[in-house]
Amino acid sequence: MLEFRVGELVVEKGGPILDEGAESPHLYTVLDGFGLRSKFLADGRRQVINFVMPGDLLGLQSALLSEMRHSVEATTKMTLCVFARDRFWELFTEAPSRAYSIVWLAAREERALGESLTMLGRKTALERVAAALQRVYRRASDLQLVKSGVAPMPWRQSDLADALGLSIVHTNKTLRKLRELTVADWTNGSLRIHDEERLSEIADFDPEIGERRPLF
Amino acid sequence: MLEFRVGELVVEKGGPILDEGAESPHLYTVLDGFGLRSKFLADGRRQVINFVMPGDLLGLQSALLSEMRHSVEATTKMTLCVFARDRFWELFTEAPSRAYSIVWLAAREERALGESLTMLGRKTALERVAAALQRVYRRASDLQLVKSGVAPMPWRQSDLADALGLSIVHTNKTLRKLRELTVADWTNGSLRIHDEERLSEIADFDPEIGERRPLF
DNA sequence: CGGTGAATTGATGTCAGTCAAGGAGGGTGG
DNA sequence: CCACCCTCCTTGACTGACATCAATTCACCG
Repeated sequence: MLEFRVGELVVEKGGPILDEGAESPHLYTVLDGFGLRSKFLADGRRQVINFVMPGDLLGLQSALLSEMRHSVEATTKMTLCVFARDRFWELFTEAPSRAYSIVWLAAREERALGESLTMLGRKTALERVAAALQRVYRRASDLQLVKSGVAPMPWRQSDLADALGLSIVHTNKTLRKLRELTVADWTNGSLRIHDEERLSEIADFDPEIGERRPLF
Repeated sequence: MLEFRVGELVVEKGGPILDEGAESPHLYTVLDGFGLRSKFLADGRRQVINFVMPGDLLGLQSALLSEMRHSVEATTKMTLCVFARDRFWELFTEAPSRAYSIVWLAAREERALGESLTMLGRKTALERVAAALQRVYRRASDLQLVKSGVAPMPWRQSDLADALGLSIVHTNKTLRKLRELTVADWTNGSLRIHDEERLSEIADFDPEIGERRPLF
């Protein structure tokens, strides 16, 4: 992969990575840090598409289609591996296994979006919050980021609210409920699951089948 | 592409194409007809992920990941072009431009799902229905399927309801409202847009930028 | 012409949104 | 070092958009 790499980019906490409507000349892979994909309506309403974690691919849309339809920003300081858009095609002709990895990531993303859609369309607030916490925990766990039962979850409550299609107020109250039930506790950027069993029941989330991720 | 093709499949109206949880040995391209991707929760609640139209790729998840996480069924009689999963890899080594097409389709799908997510998370019922009708109309239009101002839209109201995260009843009432406003009329499987301008305003939908789709 | 699934409509109920007001922590500058 | 802001989190009271319930009506079909 190294031969297609243009460089490394460090974005400070809160900084923009890709902008909705823009054509970026770059494609990124997240090496470290956490971010947020989001989309805005004309009147300012925001939808968080998903939470970005290490290993994610950013900018596929702008590499292939005319422009991004969502923005990406850094929630914490992030380190990104940068690839040039205009060399994207070379990947297919010269490094088919890399091209395969990209499709793999795209397929995984598509799956995750389908799950999110189901959360927003058909789950209650409690179920949504539970499923979201479970997903973050699992992903962190897969990335070996869980230390002594605590997963990093550096986003704000309003980010979660916008990801789940709920108001901040109701998200807050729902988080409290999960805390009172001693199921899960997300405070100060740290997520702790107290009752995995119960959380799964509430979340009605797809069982995660350990997908072997191709090295990138 | 022909060399990777295994055959052609015709599925009758209402028939299954791919099942949630199954590992399919096939990957499909839709040649003709309309379908539905959907996902179920344990208690039977259903979420329609999206509407399937000619040109769509089906089964990417099962080709790359361990299994499908949603089902696909035929809404009308469908004709599919079938590819073998176990020859998927050959595409990358022997037909890079085809592999590129697949990523292109995946990127477009990802974009569409992001838009759906925004609809469900942040739009009112009226906005959602308007956006959904607009999207169906546009896609049909791109496929040259609009005849004298009428686009085919063979799904049931309950399918649209499940796609938008609304109840059937409310979807029905909302459709009526759009009809009374003489904005759009979806009856008997036919969609007619009376006031494109107004529909766009209500929908707050992303402007479609004519993406050149690679031939497949 | 009964039977079945879809569309339609009105009445009633509720989950989550909005409004409004505090707290709690973390910078900044006087 | 403390007064000030800011941003985020928290909580209670009220409201409203959409769900649910319950009939019809319609269209198609054997």
